[in-house]
Amino acid sequence: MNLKDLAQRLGLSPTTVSRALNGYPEVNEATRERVIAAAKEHNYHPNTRAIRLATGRAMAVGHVIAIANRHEIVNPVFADFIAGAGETYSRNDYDMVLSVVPDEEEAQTYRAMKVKGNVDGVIVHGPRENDPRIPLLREVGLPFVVHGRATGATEDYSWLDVNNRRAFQRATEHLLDLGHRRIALVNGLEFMDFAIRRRRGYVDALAARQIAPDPALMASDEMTEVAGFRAAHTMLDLPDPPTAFVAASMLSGMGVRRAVEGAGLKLGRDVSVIIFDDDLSYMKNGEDRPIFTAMRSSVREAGRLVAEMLLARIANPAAGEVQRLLEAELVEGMSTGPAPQR
Amino acid sequence: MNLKDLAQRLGLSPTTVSRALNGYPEVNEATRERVIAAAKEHNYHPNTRAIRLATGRAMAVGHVIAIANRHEIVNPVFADFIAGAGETYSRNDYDMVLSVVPDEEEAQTYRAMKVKGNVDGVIVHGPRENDPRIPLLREVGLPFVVHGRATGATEDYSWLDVNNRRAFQRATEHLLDLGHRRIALVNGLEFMDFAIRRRRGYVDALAARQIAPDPALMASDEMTEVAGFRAAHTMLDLPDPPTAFVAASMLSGMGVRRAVEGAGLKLGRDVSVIIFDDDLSYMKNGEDRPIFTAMRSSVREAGRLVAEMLLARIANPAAGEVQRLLEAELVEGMSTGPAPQR
DNA sequence: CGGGGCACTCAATGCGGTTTGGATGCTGGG
DNA sequence: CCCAGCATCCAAACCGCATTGAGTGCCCCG
Repeated sequence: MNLKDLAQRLGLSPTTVSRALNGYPEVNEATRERVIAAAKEHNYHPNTRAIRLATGRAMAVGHVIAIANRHEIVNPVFADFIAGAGETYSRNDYDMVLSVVPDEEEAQTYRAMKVKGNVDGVIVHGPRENDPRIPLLREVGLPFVVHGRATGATEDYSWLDVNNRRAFQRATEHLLDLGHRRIALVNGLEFMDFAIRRRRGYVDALAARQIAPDPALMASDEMTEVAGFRAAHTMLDLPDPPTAFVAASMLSGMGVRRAVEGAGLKLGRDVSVIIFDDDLSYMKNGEDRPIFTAMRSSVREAGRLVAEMLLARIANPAAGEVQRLLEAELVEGMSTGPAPQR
Repeated sequence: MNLKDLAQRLGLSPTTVSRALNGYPEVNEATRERVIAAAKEHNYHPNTRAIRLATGRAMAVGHVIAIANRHEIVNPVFADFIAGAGETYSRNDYDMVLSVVPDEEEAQTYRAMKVKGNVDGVIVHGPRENDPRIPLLREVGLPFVVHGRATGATEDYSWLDVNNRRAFQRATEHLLDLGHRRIALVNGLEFMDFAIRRRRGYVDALAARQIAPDPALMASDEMTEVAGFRAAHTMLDLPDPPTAFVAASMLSGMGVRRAVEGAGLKLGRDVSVIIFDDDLSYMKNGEDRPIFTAMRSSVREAGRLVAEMLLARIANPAAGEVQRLLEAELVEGMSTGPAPQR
């Protein structure tokens, strides 16, 4: 059952039927109702492929997941971010198309997307310092919104980010307020923009109390349980070990906890840990009483918002670029306490 | 740059250019090479929307992620599964379109996909007992492959699954061989098909050694850290606590570990734990020496294979349904040891 | 009563490819 | 020398919708 069939059955032209269904004003209300009723009766749905060709819009947005061969890792926050963005797309009748490509093919993928026209815009994930994707997408002419920011990018572009610097500054201050002085940072990989900002927040908070950052207390690695464990394990073996940790994620925090407990120490009493919590649905930080004290910000909510920003850009490309900064919230859990007396 | 432009520039008809690029035999090899060279030079990519309309194929497959409102959870294995499937799609020039919908709208979503024609087939995630999606998709006429199986489904359908029963049977046997007799099961939600099979494997292994399963040692909940902790914590408080656990996932295992260590016990000495490990890229079970002894099977590899099965079905719908059962591999880690002497 | 203007409808064209059904030229065998 | 047959190539139709530009009939006003 296509438009032509339906029009024939109604004794109308395809034009009129199309306009009736799409809410154009130049069609008699009585006719419109008759058309709508017939469409429902015959279960008519316009063919998506035809609409897309005729209108020149893809009604889809792309998410490119670049996989590096060396440390082949799928970001764990990805699933929740996608879920959030997907809600927005569903509400707006957009499709989400996911491309998984080796990272050396990423640029080529964006170019192909533009030329093939299978998406109207893209979301940029995990920006790095001076991220080349931003000038590339501008050049290619594909609307985009960045989840995060890219330090060093000179041009104006749309992004949504969590205030990572502030979050880590507050986390560190919180530990300082509890009397801790040897505070370690278990950071993510520091070519990622968010990790750079987090370190800055941590260093700034220490500096404000006249504490020089100790390189031995600053680790940077994948945000996995194993990496968290390794970093904390090494640091706890130092002659002057830390009494507190700021960890980049739930998983890192779990690794730190394993190292702490493995050393015969008790979390929240001997050693304090505060994490950044993306509030992942499958990795909830406890229920009523959080396991970890944390700086929390829902990545799923971020997904929803970023998608909305992109759809707005696609609908009205002439509008200016938009930026949005979210603040993480401090939640007190069972993993922090006053610094132990020497 | 479209087909017509390119043809004009080459002094050929669009027909010939199209055929040259699509490998049809009725075009001179010299001409074909000339066309291909020109296409590359002008960065010509056929417009996806036009191809889709003309061929009637979507060149895309759908993954529907149903979100239940009560326990609103995005499956953590999802990201890796998608990454695997995405590799297959990229290689075959297919798009992956992801729909995130509230679970009560799932049926409607499949119907809409068929009518709108934006996908050629779908992957079914997380099948349950007597899963209604299987008859639905058959009725709707959308090609599909199930990741997992649905106990109770009578019709013939294509699936790929891990031998969950066997994996849990072997895990339990391994613990029995180590001398354990009080063995607990920390299972996933038992309306999920895989969880049903896992329990069966566990019970079977016990039965083979004349051990009656103790309901107090069988928990069933979300596969999160918190749920794993709660279950293990309760069980370790029993008058006759378990000396070993079989846990459904890496996260569950971490929760169990926290409970074990919280009770002042040592993993691998006082209490043994063996997990099912999906080999997630962001949750590696250690490196050289695994943290947990585990039954391992890569969900990413499963994604690759399931996607291949679906593309094969789409290419040749007349071929019969295909089933494939993968075996999990036992890897010895640091979390198991001989049962402690009473 | 005539005509301007409004409300409504339609035929035709375009989107950018694929595919059908020839047309053309060339070759080789009878 | 003629023609069947093959190798190449092309014009035109088609996929299913949106949209442009043109009617058509009717009402209302002068």
